[in-house]
Amino acid sequence: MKKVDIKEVARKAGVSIATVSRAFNDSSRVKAPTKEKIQKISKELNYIPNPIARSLSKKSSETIGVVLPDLFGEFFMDIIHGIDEEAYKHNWFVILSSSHSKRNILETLVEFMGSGRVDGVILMAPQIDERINEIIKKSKRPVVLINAGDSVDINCGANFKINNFEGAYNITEHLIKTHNYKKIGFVSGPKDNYDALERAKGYYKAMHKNGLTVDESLVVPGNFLLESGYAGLKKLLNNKIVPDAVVMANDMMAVGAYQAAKELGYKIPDDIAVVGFDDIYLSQFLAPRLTTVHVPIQDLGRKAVLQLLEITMNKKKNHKPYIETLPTNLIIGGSCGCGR
Amino acid sequence: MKKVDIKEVARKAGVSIATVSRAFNDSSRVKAPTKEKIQKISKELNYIPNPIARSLSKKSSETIGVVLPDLFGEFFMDIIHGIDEEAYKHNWFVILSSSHSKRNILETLVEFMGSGRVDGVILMAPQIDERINEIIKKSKRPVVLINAGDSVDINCGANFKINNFEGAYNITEHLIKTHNYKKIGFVSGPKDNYDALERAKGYYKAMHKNGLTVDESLVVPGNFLLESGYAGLKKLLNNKIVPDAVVMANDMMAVGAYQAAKELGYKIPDDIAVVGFDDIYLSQFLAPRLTTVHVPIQDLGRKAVLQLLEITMNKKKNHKPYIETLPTNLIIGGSCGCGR
DNA sequence: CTGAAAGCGCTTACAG
DNA sequence: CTGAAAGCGCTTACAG
Repeated sequence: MKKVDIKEVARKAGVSIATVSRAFNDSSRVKAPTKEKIQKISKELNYIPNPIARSLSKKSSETIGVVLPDLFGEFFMDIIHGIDEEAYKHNWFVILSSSHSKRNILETLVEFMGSGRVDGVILMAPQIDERINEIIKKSKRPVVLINAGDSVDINCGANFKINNFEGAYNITEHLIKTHNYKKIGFVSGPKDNYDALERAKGYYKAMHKNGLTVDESLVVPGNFLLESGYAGLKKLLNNKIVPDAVVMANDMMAVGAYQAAKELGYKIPDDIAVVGFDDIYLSQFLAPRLTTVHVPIQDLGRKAVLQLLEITMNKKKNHKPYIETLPTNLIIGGSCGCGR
Repeated sequence: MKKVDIKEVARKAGVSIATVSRAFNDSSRVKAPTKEKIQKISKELNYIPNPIARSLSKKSSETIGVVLPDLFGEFFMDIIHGIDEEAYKHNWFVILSSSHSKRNILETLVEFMGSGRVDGVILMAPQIDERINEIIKKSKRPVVLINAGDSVDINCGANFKINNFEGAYNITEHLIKTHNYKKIGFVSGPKDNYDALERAKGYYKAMHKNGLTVDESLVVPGNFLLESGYAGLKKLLNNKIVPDAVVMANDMMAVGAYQAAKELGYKIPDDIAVVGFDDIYLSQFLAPRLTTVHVPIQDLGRKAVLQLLEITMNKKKNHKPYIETLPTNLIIGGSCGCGR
């Protein structure tokens, strides 16, 4: 397959390369018959403008860089899915990069930002630190954040979050108001994780608003992994004050809690109610089905792309970052005691 | 942040841009002190060579295009994970593209192949058709296939598969030899899916090798989705010959089978044994734990990258495609009757 | 509506 | 070991 470039097409069509280029870009300024001839010949020759050359020339690549903290689990799959779908719809490309360490995120960001390789990046960083913030600030390319803390709002193009607070508040209140539990435990997420902190706040707030005091022995640390949920529930069940219900800061830990309950011979929800957060795929297959909080993850990805494209198109600089917090909704299963 | 290019660095370092370029590439030919000076200045100026310009010039982008049939489920997550990890290790980028239709795969392939955007692509296409084959044949860029049928071996750079046949054979034989089941049903995958067909073959072969005839009413069609496993098992349980064990062509369908069994009041494995294929994350949480076939999906992604890089480096053309079939291994749970 | 030419930011023979 | 210059394949003022 001989390489075919714009010159070749121009020659065969008897026009200049400028005209060929225009036929492919700002079509309005090329006479219809000329354009048709160029299109016909391009098809025959199987010509596609070289996107690299075009990028170099236009200084834009129609490519989004996506930087994720990790690449595993359905949470990230859903984000990627949403991003890919929306990007494809608009004919943009997606360059992916995960990271297994902070350093890596930084490197990737620098590489992305400094080059013409991407026109903007979507960054998901539940624990953003100052160095990342610096890079975002210096960058000429827009950055759209997903699930980042408040500290970075100033520098980014947009920040999409999930209303973790509201979700945790609602599910806790459900346990209180609908089921009349009083001793409600909480297994938290990582201390430095923004989502986790918001969820904890929601739990506390719901307790206080409803006149319940939180005995600190009922709050145990977790890290979003299954094992810590397992350990967390065991600890609570051996506590001097044994809770009648437990809010797990995410579903994976709830899965661990199910295992712990089973091992210790506690029935869910009769002996102990358990609820989670995230509505992962697995949660519907637990017996009883887990009561949890659904988060619109794919939407997060889709919205991030749309916002990024808009910023890129408008090229307004220094506009205020757009901030949107997506609502969650309660998924009622049997693990809270409903349908008993 | 003022843009800093190679000229700027060259000027500040008092050398030509050629020397700066060399300092960043084939270092051996630049005198050590010169190189150090250039590195120091680059650091100060925050200079990173523009990868787009470099790509255009070198006609290679150090980027892999990944084309997947879909973007959801842990299967794809694992593939992506493996690819990303290996690519990152070698400082390559990954451009992602899924597709929701055949046309889309074709378009993406054409776009990828024709441009300088990627140096090669990893294509996962369980049902490759002739048009895709044509594109691969014409392409100058290497293509590494994952889980594709045999028909395409000739044109690609490499083809990595999972030994679906062996996996299905082994798990079926396990049911026969260890548990002495005689009436073993099978719920198949999509008719046009290469993996699915191989799994069916493995099932049949194991039956025949062990002197069991397959009553065709014991083989029902499925499509790899949960619902078809649900319907499939129901059908089998209402069959005139009711099986004592069933091989589901994948785990998702096995999950559906669990639901059907529960609904009809059949206990697994006492009333009916059920086994799956894939070893999805969920399978370990089923009660009893699903007996299934583990497939090394991340490895598939990793190996595909390594092979692609090697082909790209060596640039040998017309070498025979490299074909590797990765082994599977049996995961024993309680659903086959083990540990009863 | 169209063309000649400069330019995007690099790499790499070629010459020294 | 280093530089001047051509070239990668496009886009886009500028001029007509």
